Amino acid sequence: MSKQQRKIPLYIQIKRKLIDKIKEREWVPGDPLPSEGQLMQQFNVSRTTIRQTIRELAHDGIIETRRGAVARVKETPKDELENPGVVHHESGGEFSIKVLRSKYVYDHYFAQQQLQIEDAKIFFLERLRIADGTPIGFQQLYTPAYIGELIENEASAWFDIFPVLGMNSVNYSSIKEDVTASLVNQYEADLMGITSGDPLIEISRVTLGTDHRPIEFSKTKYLPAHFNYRIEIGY
Amino acid sequence: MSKQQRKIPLYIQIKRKLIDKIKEREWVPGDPLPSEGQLMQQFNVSRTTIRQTIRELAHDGIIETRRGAVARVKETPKDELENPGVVHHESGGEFSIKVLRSKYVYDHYFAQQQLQIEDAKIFFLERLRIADGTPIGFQQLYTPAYIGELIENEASAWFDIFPVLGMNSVNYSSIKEDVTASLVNQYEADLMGITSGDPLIEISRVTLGTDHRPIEFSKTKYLPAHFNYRIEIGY
DNA sequence: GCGGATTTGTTCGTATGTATA
DNA sequence: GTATACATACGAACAAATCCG
Repeated sequence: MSKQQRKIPLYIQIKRKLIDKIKEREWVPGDPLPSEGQLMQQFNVSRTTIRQTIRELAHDGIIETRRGAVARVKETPKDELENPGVVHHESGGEFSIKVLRSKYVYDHYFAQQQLQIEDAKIFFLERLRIADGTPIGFQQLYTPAYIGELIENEASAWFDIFPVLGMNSVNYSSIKEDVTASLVNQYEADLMGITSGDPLIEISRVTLGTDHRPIEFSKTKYLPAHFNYRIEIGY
Repeated sequence: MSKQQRKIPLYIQIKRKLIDKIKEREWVPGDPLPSEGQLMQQFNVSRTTIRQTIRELAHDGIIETRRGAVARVKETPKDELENPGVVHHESGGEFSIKVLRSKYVYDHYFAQQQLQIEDAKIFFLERLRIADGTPIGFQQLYTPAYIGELIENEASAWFDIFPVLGMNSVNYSSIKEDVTASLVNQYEADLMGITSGDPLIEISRVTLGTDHRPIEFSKTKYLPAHFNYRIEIGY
C-alpha cells in the first residue's frame, strides 16, 4: 500500500495472510488452497511471487504440494513422527505437570547465550514432571519472549512443548540434545522426594526454528528408573 | 550433461555438486562461494536456477547468505554434516584400551537372547576405555563367533568397533542404543579407580547387519565427566 | 479408461531495489 | 562514492502430473 509498508516483501506478506487463514481455521488440515492462478489474481502479483510463497509454506511443513494438484493444508503430524530417530520414553500411567516458576527474565546470561539473543526478555519456566503422583523429572526451559507468550498460559497443560509450538505454527528445523548423568542435589532431591545422591539423567536441548535461530533451550533431569532414552539409526 | 541425468532438475544437480565440494572440504566453513554470476557461467544456467540452488542451501542451513555479500559455508562442525544423527564424544587427549577378558562362551543366556542366536558360540570381550591414563569407561561386548574371530586379535588396538567391522567388509543396517544412568558398583569402581556410588552413563547397544540379524551387542558405562552424548535431528 | 483442460514444477530472460565491499 | 552482489519481482514458456467429463 503505502511506501512504509513496502519494506516487507510481497511473498512474506502473502505468506502471513495464508498462515492467518489456517490459524483462524478458515482452512483446516486437508483443505485445498486456491490454485496459484487464483492467488495471482487475488493478490495481483506474478506467478514468481506466489511460487515463492508456496515454496516457503511447503518447506516449513505447513502445506503439502504435489505436481499437478493444488496445495493442501498439512495434516498435523503425530508426535511420534516429529522425532524420527530418537524416542524418549517416560514410564508411568497418569502423567501430570506442576509449574514451580514461570516468569520473564532479563539478566540470565547463560540462557541468553544459548538462545543467541542479547539484552532481550526471556521466558523462564520451571516444572516438575509427575507420573502417577510421583515426581520423575525436573525441567527448566527458556524461550524468547514471543514464544513464551504462546505457551505460558497453559504451562501446566502440556507435557511436551513441540505439539504446542506446532499448534501455534512455530516449526523447527533441528534439535540438538546432550545427554549426561549427574547426582541429584539437595534442592532437586527435596522437590522429587528422593534421597540426595541418587543419579539422574540430564538432557540439555536446543531447538532451532526454520530460520535456524534458537527458539527453545531446556535442561531436564530424570530419574533413570522412570526414564529411558532410545536412539535408532537406520531402519 | 548426458541425457540420462536430465530427469533431475538442474538446481538439484548443482546443489549436490556444491554440497560435494563442502563434504570433500574443498570449501571449508567460512569460505565464500562463487558469486551467483560466476555460478551462472560455470554451470551455464540462468540466475533463477542458481537462486533456487542458493535458496535451498541457505534454507537447509548449509550456507549463510547476506544481501550484497557472497554466500559463505556455515560454521558447522564437520561430523554433523556428514553423519547427522548421533555423536558420541569422549573427552581426553591420549586414548587407550586395556583388555580385561576376551573369550568364547556358550552359556551366556542374556547375550544369546540379544544376539538372537541359540546354542552357539559367542565371543565376549571386556575392556577398559582409558583417556590420559585414567579409566573413563567400562565396556562389555558380545558378538557371534564369526565376528569375534575378526576382531579378537587386535582387541586392544581399536577404540571403536565400527571401523574394524568396516575394514572386514562387515556392514550394518541399523544401530539401536538405550541410554540410562546407574550407580557404579564395587567391581566397576575398583576397576576405574573411583568411589563406589558415583553415577555412570550406561549405553546398551545392538547393531544389526545388512541381513537385519544382530552382529554386536554391547553395554558400556562411562564416567559422565568424561563423556557426552549428543543427538541431532534435522540439519 | 481415455483425453483434454487444469495445475504445479522447472527454467529462461529481464528489471529494479538495497546492502556490502 | 562507486562497483559488485544479493533480494525481490515481473513475464513467458514448456514439461509433467493430476483432475474431470
